Amino acid sequence: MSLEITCTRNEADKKQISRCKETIENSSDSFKVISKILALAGSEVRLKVLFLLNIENELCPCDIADILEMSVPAVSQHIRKMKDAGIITSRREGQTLYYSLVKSEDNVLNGIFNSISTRKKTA
Amino acid sequence: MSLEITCTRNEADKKQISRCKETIENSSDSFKVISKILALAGSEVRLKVLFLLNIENELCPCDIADILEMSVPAVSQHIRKMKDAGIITSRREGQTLYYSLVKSEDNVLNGIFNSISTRKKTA
DNA sequence: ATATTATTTAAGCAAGTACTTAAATATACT
DNA sequence: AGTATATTTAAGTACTTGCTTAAATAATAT
Repeated sequence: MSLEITCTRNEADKKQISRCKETIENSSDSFKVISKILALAGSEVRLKVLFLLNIENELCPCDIADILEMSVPAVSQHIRKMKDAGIITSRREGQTLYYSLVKSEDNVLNGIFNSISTRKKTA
Repeated sequence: MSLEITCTRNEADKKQISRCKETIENSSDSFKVISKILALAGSEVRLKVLFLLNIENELCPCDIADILEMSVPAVSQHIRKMKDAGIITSRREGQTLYYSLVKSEDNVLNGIFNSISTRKKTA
């Protein structure tokens, strides 16, 4: 892959391109962090889990498995990804692990939950 | 996979589970639509493209390739996915195709763009 | 100790993703 | 028509994902 300028049309605005490169560079960390969260929320199963945790406050894997009608290991593996990414946490009570959302200021997820609820009304 | 109740602990709240099932069922379409958009935005490359289109209004594939320092076919294939999903459109001007965001009321993406910009300031 | 329940972990596999390179379209220029 | 540029499409391939089933932990109950 060559890293040269591929576009040779005269309208190509060199200034625009370097301005854009800089913009991207400046928020480089945000793109990494946020695309990671979005990739997690971009699975229908995980989006439902996150949405449910937001409403119900906390849920255990086997409740989630019942609600979403899927196997417990499948749920557990989705949960692990979200826990590894730091967007959910757990609390143990006996044999049961209760998972809940990690609240954060910079919360992309809240906007998403909102879109889901809002869409329902207008549909 | 059995679709029975997997959780047998007495604390399991059957009402909570059926309430949750209903909630999910009611927004079933939203989960499909929104998880699709999030999956698209959940790629670092595509998130950058969307963010740039939001700022610059429109860009052509070869400008994007220059900005993100990647090959034109790679960019084109990302663009196709987003176009197929209906979140971006194109306008032709001679040999050049200009892509731009499809503006929508129920815009999940705006919240995301906001998070990216906001994070930068606090970082 | 042994058995039961809740959960995680691991191995295996089918399907999906994201590049690469090469070839196909489409428009413009001469 | 013939060449150059912008873009897409297609084929190939390495990597990732999301399930399944079976086995491993962990806590509780007998």
